[in-house]
Amino acid sequence: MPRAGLTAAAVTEAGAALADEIGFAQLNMGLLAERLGVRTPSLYKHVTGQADLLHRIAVQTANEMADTIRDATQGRAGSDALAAGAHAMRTYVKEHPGRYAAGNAARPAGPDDPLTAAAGRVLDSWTAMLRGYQIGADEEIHALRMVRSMLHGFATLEANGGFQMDTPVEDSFTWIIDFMDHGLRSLESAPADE
Amino acid sequence: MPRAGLTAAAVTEAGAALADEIGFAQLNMGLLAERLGVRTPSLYKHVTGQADLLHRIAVQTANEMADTIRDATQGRAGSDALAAGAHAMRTYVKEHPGRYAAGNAARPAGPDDPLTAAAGRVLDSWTAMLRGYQIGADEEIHALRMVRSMLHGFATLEANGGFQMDTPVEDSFTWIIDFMDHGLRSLESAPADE
DNA sequence: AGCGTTGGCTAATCTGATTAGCCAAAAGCT
DNA sequence: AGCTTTTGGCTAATCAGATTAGCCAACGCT
Repeated sequence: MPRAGLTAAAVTEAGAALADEIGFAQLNMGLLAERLGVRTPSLYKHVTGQADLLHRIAVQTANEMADTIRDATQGRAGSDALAAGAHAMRTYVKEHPGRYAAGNAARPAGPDDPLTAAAGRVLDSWTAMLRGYQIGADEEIHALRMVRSMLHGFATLEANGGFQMDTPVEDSFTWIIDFMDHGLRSLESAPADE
Repeated sequence: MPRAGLTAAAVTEAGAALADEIGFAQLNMGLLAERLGVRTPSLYKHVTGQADLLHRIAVQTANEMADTIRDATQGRAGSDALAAGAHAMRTYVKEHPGRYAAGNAARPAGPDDPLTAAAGRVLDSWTAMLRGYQIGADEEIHALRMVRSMLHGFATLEANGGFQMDTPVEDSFTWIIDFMDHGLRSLESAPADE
């Protein structure tokens, strides 16, 4: 009988896809093995265990997210770039809730951890986007953290069913992007002090 | 030998405290039982299982959070109330990371679920805070979702070690509160359209 | 003191992750 | 093609943690 021909990357991608379908919390080695047409212990030839699997999914997710944001903001600046990047991120999370959750559960182990690099790429994407607003160097990091907090918070609340009122979530998201845009633009024209 | 005298509430509180100490992910029935000086199966006389335990922790957490925010904003309005509420929430999460994580993992089961009521109380606290800004009725829900997204996002990113740069997280938080305040106040004076 | 209820205990069961050890398929060599 | 080494899949165990079954003393009440 021929082998299944798995690789760490294939197991990771299948795990991410399965998490998106059934939810991060429901993901387990047995279901993943079944999905890959293989017995559970075989997975251990490619990933060292569940923790490793989640870590790999997290790395892949961070890289996909970074690419998504970069591509969306490519060729745009200021308000346009913010809106495009924000929508791209939200769409990504809505389409890949399982891997996004896995990504949030993982924590980089150190400077050499590929997850550190991948997370850095996401940061770079947002940093590049913010460059379109002329923000003082001392405030740039705050603005970056603000944007990350807002979008991460919105995405997780939405993914967890945190928005119950019947006002369309879509409308709130657009409103929020506008809110951030106005605030960021006012930073350009009127620096806090100088 | 006398009984331990546990109750569902005592088990819940101990579980929340333990989660805060060792981390939500490390919480398990065995450790909790040990902490309570009881054998694992005894816990099942008070909670139906781990899911029930987490759910109860989530309810307690939401209620504590609602109280914390309400108390902090009591007697304040506008910028003051926002700053006080935001800081109170951040402090609460920093002091109770485990139960906050448990709270985020739980999902209300329905309209009668006490978690629904508790979550509603948190919403009410923020809604009351926002009343200090004269925001148009049609925008109030967006502003509420914005504030929730921002604070939830910031708190979870901080709790997960998401802010690496050496700029003090504290400074960014204050900056972000200011950012929200300016934006919210500009809504009062200049409604989007009318 | 007597009686029903309750909360804790031990022993057993179950599920899911992980490890041990075997063996054939794949890959490389001559 | 035949020989050898490496590798990836499998079955059978092992382990950890959650949960259930069933027993019995402690508690609250009369």
